Amino acid sequence: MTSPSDNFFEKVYAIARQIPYGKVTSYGAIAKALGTARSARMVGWAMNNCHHRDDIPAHRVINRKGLLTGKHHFDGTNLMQQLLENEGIIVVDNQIQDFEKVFWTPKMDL
DNA sequence: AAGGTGACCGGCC
DNA sequence: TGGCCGGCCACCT
Repeated sequence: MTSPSDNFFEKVYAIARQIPYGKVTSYGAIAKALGTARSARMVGWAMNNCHHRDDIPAHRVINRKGLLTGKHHFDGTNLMQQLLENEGIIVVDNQIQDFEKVFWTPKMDL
């Protein structure tokens, strides 16, 4: 549990948890916040593991294009979209509307 | 130990 | 933003 890799995951979770209501961010943004911009894919992997936690609003984490790429990994097929719309975010065809408006830049507030 | 995979990103057309 | 390609890096079998 105290492995270096787990620490990486913890960092991702820490930021994901800090995503404000009604806002979204991209994997790359989180990766950059962690200082590992090139490992953006690992952020996705961390999210995959986040399924064993219910404190991580993974539905607020999307790719840079504003597409709900990870919706496929959620329970249902449109669960992710439902959650986002529930927060006031408009989603059409797995695509975030007003992406720039709802975009939130993660910060290292640790 | 080696290879394959992936919820990505950036650049180019 | 649309699509394609290459790179990157940790995780899994």
